[in-house]
Amino acid sequence: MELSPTAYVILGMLAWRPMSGYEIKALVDKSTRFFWAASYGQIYPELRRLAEAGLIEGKASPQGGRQRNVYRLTRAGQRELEAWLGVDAGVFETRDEGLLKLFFAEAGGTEAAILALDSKRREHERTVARLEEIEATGKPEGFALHVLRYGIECNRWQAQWCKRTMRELETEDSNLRRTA
Amino acid sequence: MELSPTAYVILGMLAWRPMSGYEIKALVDKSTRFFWAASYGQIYPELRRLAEAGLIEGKASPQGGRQRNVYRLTRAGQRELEAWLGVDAGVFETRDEGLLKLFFAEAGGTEAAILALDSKRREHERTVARLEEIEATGKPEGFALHVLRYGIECNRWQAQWCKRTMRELETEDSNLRRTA
DNA sequence: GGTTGCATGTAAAACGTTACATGATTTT
DNA sequence: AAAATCATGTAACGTTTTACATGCAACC
Repeated sequence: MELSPTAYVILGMLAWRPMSGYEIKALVDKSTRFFWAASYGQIYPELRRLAEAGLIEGKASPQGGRQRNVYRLTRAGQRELEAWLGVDAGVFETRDEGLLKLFFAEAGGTEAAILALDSKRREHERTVARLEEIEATGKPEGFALHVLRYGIECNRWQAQWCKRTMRELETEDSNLRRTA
Repeated sequence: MELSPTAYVILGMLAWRPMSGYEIKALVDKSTRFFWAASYGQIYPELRRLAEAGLIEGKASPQGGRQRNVYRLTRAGQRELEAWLGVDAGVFETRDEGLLKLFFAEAGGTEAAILALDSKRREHERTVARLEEIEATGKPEGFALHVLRYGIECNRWQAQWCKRTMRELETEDSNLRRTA
């Protein structure tokens, strides 16, 4: 049947408690988004596929006149999730345009490199701030909390690296100017 | 005209020196691949588009009877690259299935979490080894070397985090067992 | 009465990977 | 003679984003 990691995001969240697609999306945006994003355009069709495969079950649960489908994990879905946990992860990918700019910064001189580093630093600091806000307001627990702290620490590390490397480049650059 | 970051990978490499699509792909695999991957299926069509847009120029340069098209950056391409360096980066994304498994590890208990952490740790250690090999054999320099070192240090940090967190979980777990 | 939030969904486009097809040259 | 490397390209497939369309409910 071969499910995508995005499918396991859904199975994993439904293992916590039954939820609607809308709730799943909201939760994703407050949690997995930083290492596995998902849009409505993925979530709703995937819910349908998973239901067809018998891994989840949907039930219409309107709130007043407002449409609502709540899904829950079936036993087969629970087994599928556990099996996935037992095998090594496949995907690990990064797309970092800031690093790309630094990599090619020769074409714009040291100023371009410093610009790229400063922009990347600010990006990571913004992420740290957002994750800290989630930690403070969302009160996550268990392994999810460990993952959240990873996000905070890793982004902090990256921001620090940018600062450190910026200082290095500035020193190198002023040394060059002095000796030139 | 709105180019994708992948297009700038090509422009950036051609700013170093003229190259064929094949060479670009080989270089990508030894450098940007760790923060911006690109396949032949992207590179060859993109070369054609960039040439049509006048940002690069291709010239047939067969080696014996072996077909070969070498591209070089035009002045317009150089300007385009410099303009891109001047604005803040857009894309920063991570897809980390290992973190996803840790995040949902409740469904498999502490063993599942430790499995995920150990697998992720090994993945980062393999990456460090590959990057160190590139550093030793490829002799990169300038900003590219800074980026390579970033890759090494960041993956090392991530491997360390996995180790540390594994230890934490093991201690917590044995404490629970002891007091239970 | 307007904005925000809850709620579901699709269609088109963009992006990216994989597998395939082809063929020359160089190395073992 | 086989295997690896150089070299170009496409087609099919899968993934992901974006924009759009719709409508109820709650709050201000």
